[in-house]
Amino acid sequence: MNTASPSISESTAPASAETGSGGSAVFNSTPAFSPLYQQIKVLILQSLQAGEWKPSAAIPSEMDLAARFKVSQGTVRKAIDELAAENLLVRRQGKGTFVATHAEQQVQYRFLRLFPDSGDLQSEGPAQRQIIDCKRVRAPADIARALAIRLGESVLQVRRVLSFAATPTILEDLWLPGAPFKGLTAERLRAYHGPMYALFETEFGVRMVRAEEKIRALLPDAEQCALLAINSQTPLLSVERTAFTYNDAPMELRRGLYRTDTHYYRNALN
Amino acid sequence: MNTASPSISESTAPASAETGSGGSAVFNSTPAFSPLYQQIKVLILQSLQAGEWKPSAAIPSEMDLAARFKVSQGTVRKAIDELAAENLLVRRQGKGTFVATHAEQQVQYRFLRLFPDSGDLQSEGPAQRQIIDCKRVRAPADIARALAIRLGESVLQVRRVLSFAATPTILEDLWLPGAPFKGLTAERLRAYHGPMYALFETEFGVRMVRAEEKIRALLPDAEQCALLAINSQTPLLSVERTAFTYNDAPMELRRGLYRTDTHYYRNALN
DNA sequence: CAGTGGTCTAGACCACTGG
DNA sequence: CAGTGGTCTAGACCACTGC
Repeated sequence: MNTASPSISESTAPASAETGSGGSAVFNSTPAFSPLYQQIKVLILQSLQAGEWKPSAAIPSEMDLAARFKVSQGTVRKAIDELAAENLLVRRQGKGTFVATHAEQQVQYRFLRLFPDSGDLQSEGPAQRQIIDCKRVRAPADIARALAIRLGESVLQVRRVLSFAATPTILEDLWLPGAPFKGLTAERLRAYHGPMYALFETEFGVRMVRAEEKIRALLPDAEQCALLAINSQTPLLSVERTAFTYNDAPMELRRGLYRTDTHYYRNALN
Repeated sequence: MNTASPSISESTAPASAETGSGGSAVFNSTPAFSPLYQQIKVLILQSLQAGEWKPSAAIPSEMDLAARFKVSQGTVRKAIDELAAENLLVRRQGKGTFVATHAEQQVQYRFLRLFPDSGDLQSEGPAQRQIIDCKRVRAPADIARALAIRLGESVLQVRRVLSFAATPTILEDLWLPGAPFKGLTAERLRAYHGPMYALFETEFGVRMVRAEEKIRALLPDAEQCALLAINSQTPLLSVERTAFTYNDAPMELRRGLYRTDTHYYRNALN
């Protein structure tokens, strides 16, 4: 089952490893050349996606993977390097390479860019979470588009408030596709202690890999004022986040309102 | 002038290249181990900082650098890889490796994260720039701290408005340390066509390498309303940026106010 | 001490660019 | 065609972790 295509398949040698070095037969001609390590990267990605290695577990050693894919250690190394750079894997010298996870992370919220003005991250302690609501609804047009599902399909809608130092600071509405998150309830959200994305991993097997945010300034309406205990003249940061799993599949739309009189949104430009 | 220190110095061999591979004598014991490629990286960084290679110019080939530093091509390769990942260098296969620059860049403004709601980047055309003011002042406390200079030192203060599709959208105040930017005037700013950071490179030899932004929402005061032609009930994004040259030296503080009714601030989380 | 990731080398060959 | 970056290999050794 080995075609003339440039792709390699697991437990299939690159057809030639003859005399010395550089003899890999994987090279293909002009159109759509893809280096070996990229193909390895895809294979590892598929194993991750298929759940062959669970979050926080170790993947096989570089030597093992090299043997499995019939390539040199350096080649799998380069593949792993890129996956580590994308925060899908975590390397730990002397121990192994591990599947990244939103739990057991140094920073509690990997995607949250809001920091207290008093640079002291820990002084205000962990966020207090309050689930306001969690219900099933039919996806309106904008939600359906963002989640790449059909209009009217069932989605979960969650509303919650995050407080820092007993001050309501973030009001979030978030939408999740119904199918992958079947069984998610307000009770389970309240019962879980830790980042919501960690719950998604352990309970629903959905790993959020990257996200995009669109940020605006706006004035809150009456309901938002009440939930955040502010007046209508307090401008807020509107943060619309789309979070993606593997394969750039959108799995969450989140609309957050952030108070920025005691906190600020931090961004690094490179 | 070669000490027992682990650092290598230009045109000084690593003391041993004896029999085969791995014989580099650069390895040092327990405290503060620094791999060879990191040391090479620092050397290249110093050459960049010293202006040995100008922005947009090619640096020596990997083979040349390997010979110069007396290491293998793979080692300088890894050093260059990291510098390219940090956007200090740009690799172009078949041509060479070039010093990154803010001019001649695909996106006009590398650090500007504001995009039109109608995803069409080019439909609104290039920004119209209007220099409102450019004057020397004595640094107040907050500016001095941000620029790591002494209180009361001379700084340049610039105010400008950026308009998209004839709509004033961004009001910016920016502060630059007086010494490196001696001779910068409103006239020179108006005369230059292209990103301001490109002018800084060509005219003052100051390359902005990275930046940090603190984002908040606020309501404009009367003066800001007038300059942006908005009313006082239009909430704005407040974007405070500190831009850094090499060595993490801060070289600019910029306070921007962005209209977000027709544009949004985009951020990617990884 | 064995096992893992991390560094370094030397050499071969491929893909791309420009004269 | 020569020169540049890009890929791949094989092998050696170093640094770190945990038993």
